[in-house]
Amino acid sequence: MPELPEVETVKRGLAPSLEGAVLSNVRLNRPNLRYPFPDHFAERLNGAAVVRLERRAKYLLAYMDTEDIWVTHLGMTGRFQVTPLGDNAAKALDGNYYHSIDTGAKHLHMSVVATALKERSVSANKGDQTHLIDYYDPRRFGFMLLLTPEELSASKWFQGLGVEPLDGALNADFLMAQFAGRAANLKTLLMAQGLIAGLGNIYVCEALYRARLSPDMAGRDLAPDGAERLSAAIKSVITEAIAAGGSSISDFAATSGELGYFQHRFKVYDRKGQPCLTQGCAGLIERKVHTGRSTFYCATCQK
DNA sequence: CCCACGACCTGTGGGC
DNA sequence: TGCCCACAGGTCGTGG
Repeated sequence: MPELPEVETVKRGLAPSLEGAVLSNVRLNRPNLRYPFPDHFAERLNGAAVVRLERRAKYLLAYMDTEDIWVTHLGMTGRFQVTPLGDNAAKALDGNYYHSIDTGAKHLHMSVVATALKERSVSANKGDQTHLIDYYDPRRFGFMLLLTPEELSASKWFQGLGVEPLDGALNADFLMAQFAGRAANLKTLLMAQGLIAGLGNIYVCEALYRARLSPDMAGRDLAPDGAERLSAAIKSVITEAIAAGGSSISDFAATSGELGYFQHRFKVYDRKGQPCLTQGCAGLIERKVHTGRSTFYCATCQK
């Protein structure tokens, strides 16, 4: 399940085939994911071109040359797969092309063909410029929306979003101000998308470990030096995870099918009972639950 | 406003 | 081998 680094990895994987491409052959294999697909979803995307792809928090945004922004949230298990169509490109541009490579795949819910604009003007038959983009999502916690910019900023999904972890607005002062007076623990506060947007269970655990802060500390008890370490830890863990192509646990994969490799650098996540990796620390990693989510931490070096 | 919890889904892995 | 339970990257809505 994708947190910010995985969504960023997906965005980068989709960009070469989607940006500057015209969409066609939108196919829905079921009426809904977490929510119903938007009204007239296929009609509104077919024939439209993707101007640019962006990521906000864990949302993927495709700005179309129409009024629409095609928004995707991957939920826990959403995954895009990009396949060059090669010799099938010509058929793909024919409205009758039954385009999914395996339409019977159990969790393949949506597909679309993307054809590079400049290529289309020269020859529509060049397969390396036409891609099939398939969306899989076993648990269907993901969803897709079509919104105008105004609708997007007013929507319940976007209007309350907090700062991006890598934005300059996230710093020690911000944390001190936002956590002041808060009785909730650091784990819960860092998970709240309305404060910092994009962190999830893995990277919150890893950031708290790097900052040597207990997940149980009340927000109001965070001291300035701790806030400094926490801000730096969030930025470093997210930056490194993006550079590593995200984390592949169970089923996350980039659009090419390649796995991220940040999971090999986890210091605490899913390491219950294993030795703390801090030099000279004899502690063992523990697991406990905060607000329904597993937290992994070292009680010896996280205070 | 703040917070905890259930719900939404399917798959997998561990224990017996 | 099979069964059952716990748990999995998220977040929305509800109720206290």
